[in-house]
Amino acid sequence: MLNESTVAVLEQTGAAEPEKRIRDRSATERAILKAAKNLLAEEGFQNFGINAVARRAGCDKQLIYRYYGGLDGLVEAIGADLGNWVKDRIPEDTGGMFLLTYGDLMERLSLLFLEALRDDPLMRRIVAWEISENTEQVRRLSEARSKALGLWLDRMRGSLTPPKGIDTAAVNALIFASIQHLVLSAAAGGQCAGLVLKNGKDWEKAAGALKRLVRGVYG
Amino acid sequence: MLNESTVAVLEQTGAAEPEKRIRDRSATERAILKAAKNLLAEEGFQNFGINAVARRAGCDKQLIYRYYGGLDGLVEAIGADLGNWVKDRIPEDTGGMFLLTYGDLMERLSLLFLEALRDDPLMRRIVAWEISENTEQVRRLSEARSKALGLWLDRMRGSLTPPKGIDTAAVNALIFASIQHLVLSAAAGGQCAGLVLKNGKDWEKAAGALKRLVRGVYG
DNA sequence: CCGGTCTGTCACCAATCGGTGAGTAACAGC
DNA sequence: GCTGTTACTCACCGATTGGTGACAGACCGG
Repeated sequence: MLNESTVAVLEQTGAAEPEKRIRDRSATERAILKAAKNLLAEEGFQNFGINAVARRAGCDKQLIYRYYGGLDGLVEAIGADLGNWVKDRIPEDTGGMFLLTYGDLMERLSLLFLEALRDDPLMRRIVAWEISENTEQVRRLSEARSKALGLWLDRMRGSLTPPKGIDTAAVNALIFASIQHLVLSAAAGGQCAGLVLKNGKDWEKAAGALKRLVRGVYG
Repeated sequence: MLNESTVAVLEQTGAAEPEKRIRDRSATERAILKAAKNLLAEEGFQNFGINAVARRAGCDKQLIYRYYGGLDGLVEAIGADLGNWVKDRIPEDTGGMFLLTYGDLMERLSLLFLEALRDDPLMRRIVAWEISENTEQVRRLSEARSKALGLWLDRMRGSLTPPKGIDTAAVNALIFASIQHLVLSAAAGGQCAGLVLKNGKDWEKAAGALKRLVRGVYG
């Protein structure tokens, strides 16, 4: 599977004939998983298939069937990583701020989520996948993602009490929906509903509007 | 191309052998366009191809090349219809309400847009397509759609002046983004960010949250 | 050393894809 | 009636897809 050592050997000898690969199952498994994630992140779910993954991993597709039980298992393995997404991509601390009110919290979380999503092409593709297809594959991914997100939200909320008289579940769903669609739309076409989103200045305006929206409803 | 008259004939005679089709170019063109729209609405853009459209239209794919210049032209023809979407799917009147403030207006438009999108599977697929791919095809569709939406917004605004000190373009983009993502996510998996969206009651809660969001920022 | 298991490769399958060139049947004008 | 155009069908192309069975070589326990 063309792992680093093999490449090194090839470069040293300059040999064109197929040097034997290293027999290392776990390394191959990791290479396949990595290839799958990169492929999904870069090319999207349109051309995400057994052949494409095997090609990118530099190994035979048979190994994907053997080690992951096919594409479904591979997707599931990707989903398993998703549980750590929040921990990996979103800073834990509050940025030195004191979050006194629920509004403080939601403003902070919204902006964090916006940035994290903007910086993670794989997660963007997965979100786009979720709203485009409804297969078992995608449903599993979606479940893992929303579960992780929910846990994060709960954990960050801590002992802060949500405001009375507001359906925070519905409102928060709308807020996060707006962030996701904004980021996805921008990533796809550089704009969202006519609003250009390309350079940093554009995103500052969007972040400002997001703050206003959150503050408007949560004070 | 199995237009209505042919089907009628087949049903009358019960003949299985290929009764000759009626030679009617414009009817065939319409049948192809209709088939394409239905296919896209029902199956999504995943399996949207020349072969599938021709199969559904009941004619040879060659005709699609001849009459529309291929899939691109066909998609463009679909996009041409999009200009009339607002007019066809969204009621003109204000529902007997008096829209005195910008907040009144945006609340009304948001709810109208939410319902219209919820009722139109084709438009949902197109929106999902927009954020999943970035081909020339999709870009054209996207352009037509956002243009029509912008015109509608302008027209409905009338002489109402937007509030000072608020970046209405950015805020409205976020509001419409939230609506789109909510509806798409619900259509795909029956929920959005953990918020279940299946029966009418669920949607009433969502609409209430949307009102709150709009009123929060626009008063 | 021998036999079996593990890792990886290869060749092949039917099905489908987008695309094209040739052919056929119905019609219109003369 | 004959001719040319229009509407339409069919057969085929190469490429790619997901999927499988057979095989080769490295490794390990005996």
